[in-house]
Amino acid sequence: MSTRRTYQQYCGLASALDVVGERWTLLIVRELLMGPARYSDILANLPGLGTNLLAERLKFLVERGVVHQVDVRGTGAQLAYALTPVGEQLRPLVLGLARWGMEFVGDLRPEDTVRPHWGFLAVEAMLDQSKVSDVDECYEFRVDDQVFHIAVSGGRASAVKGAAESPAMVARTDAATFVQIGAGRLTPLIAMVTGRLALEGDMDAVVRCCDVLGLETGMPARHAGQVPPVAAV
Amino acid sequence: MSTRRTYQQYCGLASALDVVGERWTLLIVRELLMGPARYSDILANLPGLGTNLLAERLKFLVERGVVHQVDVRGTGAQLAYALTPVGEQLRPLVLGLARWGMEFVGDLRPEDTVRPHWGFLAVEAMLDQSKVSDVDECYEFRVDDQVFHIAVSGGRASAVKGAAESPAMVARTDAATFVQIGAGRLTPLIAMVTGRLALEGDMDAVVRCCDVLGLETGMPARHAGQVPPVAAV
DNA sequence: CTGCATCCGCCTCGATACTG
DNA sequence: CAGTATCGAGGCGGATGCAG
Repeated sequence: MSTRRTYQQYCGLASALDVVGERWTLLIVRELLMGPARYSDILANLPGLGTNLLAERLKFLVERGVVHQVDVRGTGAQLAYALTPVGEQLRPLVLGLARWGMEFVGDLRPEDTVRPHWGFLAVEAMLDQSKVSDVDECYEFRVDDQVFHIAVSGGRASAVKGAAESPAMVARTDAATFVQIGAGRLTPLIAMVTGRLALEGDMDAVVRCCDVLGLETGMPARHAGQVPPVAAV
Repeated sequence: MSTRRTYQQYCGLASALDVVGERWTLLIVRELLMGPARYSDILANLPGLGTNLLAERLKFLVERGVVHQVDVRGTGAQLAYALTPVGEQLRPLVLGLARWGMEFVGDLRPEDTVRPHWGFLAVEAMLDQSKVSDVDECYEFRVDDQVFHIAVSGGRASAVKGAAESPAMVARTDAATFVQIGAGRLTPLIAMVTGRLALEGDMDAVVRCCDVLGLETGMPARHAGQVPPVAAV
């Protein structure tokens, strides 16, 4: 008899936690926020998660209508899991939790897992629409093998996968450095000086990019101009 | 050796879940969102939570700076737990999760716990600032022994504890009915007809109240007028 | 009586092995 | 590749004890 453990409270929060409150569940949702993912992809990105647990969680989420199975290309083989519209509604909440948790990321320990594609969600979580500049432009990020960019257009900023067309700024770094900067444990300046971050493009664009991400540049930002290729990652 | 279980991921979401992702933790936070609470108060509102668990969770949250101890009146005795500013930042996330979870509240089962003060948070979660009317007024709610109101002023709606001064509408009901209405499992009209909800005040105010809460009235709402005291709870 | 700490049975979790 | 089966370890839930 498999009697699932619930809070048994007649309340929206308790009901929500009965669905996505168990261990690993929201991290599985995070993986699906980047688009459909295969069983083995999820497993590879979540070290420590047992295969039985993932199977059970996915089955449960499908049952509750948060996740559904899709076949990515053609018919038959190549199944993948994706968020339903209900699951997609978790996006602002997961991003908000991620932003809140930035406060608690500590020193990088050797046993910690880091994935470059998390940087995409980190950027999406950090975007502050109230600090968007009136300049329409793109800022491209190359975090290890992942490429994505911020597109500013008409006073709105959005995170987009893939390369930008003609980015006003390109940032190259590794996943660990990226998270450390996002958590405020490292300024872009220090990261550049220590060779972990390389910036190309207009200095003003860099400042505007940091601004929309709520980052301290770590530099006075008085002089405009071109950033010389000081550091290569 | 108590080696706390963590996700060991260098990521904001994983760090957040390492702090508030364990069982019961967010429900404890919910209790503190209503104001400082005593150890025994929390325990009484969370049936099934073991005493050791609550002590451990609180100690951990204090350690991480999410919760702190305060003495409510005078010095010495009568300690209570309250959210720190960091913990307070969880409010929109917890409310968002509560709103998301409304989708999943099912039929009320006899073993389910319901607390009238949860209604206050439910209202706060349901408020839709984009649907605030231009009429400055208050809507009072009496859910079992709990009294609170929505104050609309200058295009902003907020949930406030306590009675309103001269409410444009007063709703009396019990906690279970309140949650059922909030979850869309019951319309205010049906609740009234079955005697579980009593409304007093201007009919137009009732409609505006339902509107700002994103509720279907369940009535055509064409004729304005006074609601007769049809049902008493 | 409140605010915990200790103990114990059980269930979930995490790792490995195995199968279609 | 996508799971299922199994099993040891540990977190959880309930009862009880105890100090202020």
